[in-house]
Amino acid sequence: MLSEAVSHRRPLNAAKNMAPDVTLSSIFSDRPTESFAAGSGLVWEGDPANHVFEVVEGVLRIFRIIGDGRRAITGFLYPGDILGVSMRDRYLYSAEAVNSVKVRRFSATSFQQAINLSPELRPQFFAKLCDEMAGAQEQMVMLSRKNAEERICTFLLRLADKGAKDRCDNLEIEVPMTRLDMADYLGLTIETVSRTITSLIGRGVISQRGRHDMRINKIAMLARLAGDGDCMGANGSGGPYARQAVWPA
Amino acid sequence: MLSEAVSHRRPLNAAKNMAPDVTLSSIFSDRPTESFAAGSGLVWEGDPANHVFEVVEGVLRIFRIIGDGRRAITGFLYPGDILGVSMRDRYLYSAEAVNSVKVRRFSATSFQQAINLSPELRPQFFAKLCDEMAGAQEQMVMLSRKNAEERICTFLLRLADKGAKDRCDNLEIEVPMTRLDMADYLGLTIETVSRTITSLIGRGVISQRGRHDMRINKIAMLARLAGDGDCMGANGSGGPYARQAVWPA
DNA sequence: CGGAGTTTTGACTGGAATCAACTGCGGTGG
DNA sequence: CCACCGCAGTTGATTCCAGTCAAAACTCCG
Repeated sequence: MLSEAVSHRRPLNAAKNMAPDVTLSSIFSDRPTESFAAGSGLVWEGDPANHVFEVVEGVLRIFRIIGDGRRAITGFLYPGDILGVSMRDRYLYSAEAVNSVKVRRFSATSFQQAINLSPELRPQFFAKLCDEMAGAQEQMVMLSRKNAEERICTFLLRLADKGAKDRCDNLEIEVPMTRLDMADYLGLTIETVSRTITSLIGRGVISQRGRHDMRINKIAMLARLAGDGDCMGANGSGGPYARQAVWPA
Repeated sequence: MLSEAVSHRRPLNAAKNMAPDVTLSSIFSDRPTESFAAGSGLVWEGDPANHVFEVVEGVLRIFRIIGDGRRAITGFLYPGDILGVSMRDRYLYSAEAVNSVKVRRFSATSFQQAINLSPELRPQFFAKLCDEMAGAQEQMVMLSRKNAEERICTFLLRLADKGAKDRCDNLEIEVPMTRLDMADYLGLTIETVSRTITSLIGRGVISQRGRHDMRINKIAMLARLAGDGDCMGANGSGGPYARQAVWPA
């Protein structure tokens, strides 16, 4: 934990409030881009973590496979994201291209040195780690406490947010991944994903143009169905989890 | 991602292979310990992240509450663990004492500076972050793809591992948390937790001395029931997730 | 002893998984 | 061009695991 704590909003040694000239992704900028076809793998769980990748274009899926072949997708990486952070000497997970992907590759040791030597890069790196951690938390909450419809709605909302950064309207969303990817990410089966989406369409919450192009018609309804109701903070009324004293006994 | 990459097995500036004299927890060592009674809260989700805590004794639960009061415990912290890492300016989650807990408190900004100034501390800090990330991954896999029995067995195994560091035998395990804590951690209900444990006892896999003291009788069976079968790597036979080419197209 | 909280047990329900067709689409090649 | 195939997705019927509701048993303390 702690990440922003180790500064992030403002580089430590650059008090001037201008964008830092050295950014995390800038250290990849002179590297050639490599292309991966949809479905091809970049790294495998357990392999020595020799490289770090910056996603330039396309989407990656990050996953682990357990015992009898069950797959759990723990996240997707979009342009600007970095693959290989939060690794020890071996990759914690496998990564495959969801669609056609372009990446820039960097040696893990060089990356490590660059980070370690630059007081400008370090906070950005910490911030990345903490974002990743926050995302993992979010995912855990979803997987342990949300039903199928809430999961799908949460997922669609996240995609919309993601898309909002690129385009201006966030109501037309592109869904590059297959139903199987969605299912393995949300802890459901393809059938349940399909049924739930059909149901949302039936109620007019969303509509589909192509397989991978959706439109959100009722964003407020979608947010309500996502289930992270904002009863936060209040917590005054009884319930099983009423707040208790905050300070030492 | 990346963490060990930023070194961890060997401090950067201490080539001699002796234990580093400055450890992450040593920076807490001159701080007074504070006690929290079972059930009391240390930090709350959304509050400004002003402090970092080192757990000295006892167990903390880390959790978030969504919408209609559902609680998801995202982890437990044991002695030696640090609360408040991976935070940005606000806490991502709440923390409460499971049992009687002693902690040492440190200001987040001082902690941040200590980390940032010390090339010895930094790698340890990264390692912590990465361990946390690895744990989160593990948890996501469990929550999305394991059934009730597999979850309980996985949990008991983790407790056994944890205990093995303290005592010599890891078969007598202490379970400080309540069934409700376990349920909220594993994404189940207390009834299912109770039933599953009863079933394991019935089959002689484990036995119970007190409510919070268990004994593992058949550790191999428990590991098998936990479900992370080690079919890893192989992945040669068809299946929906056969490996594909690893190198660029 | 009593009462509140925790855990266990039982009966029943329900939501998602499973099993199984079927549709729709894009490519391929005769 | 169209028949054919393969794959992704949809839809339906049924099953089953875990959730829900309810009550009893056990524990811990005052």
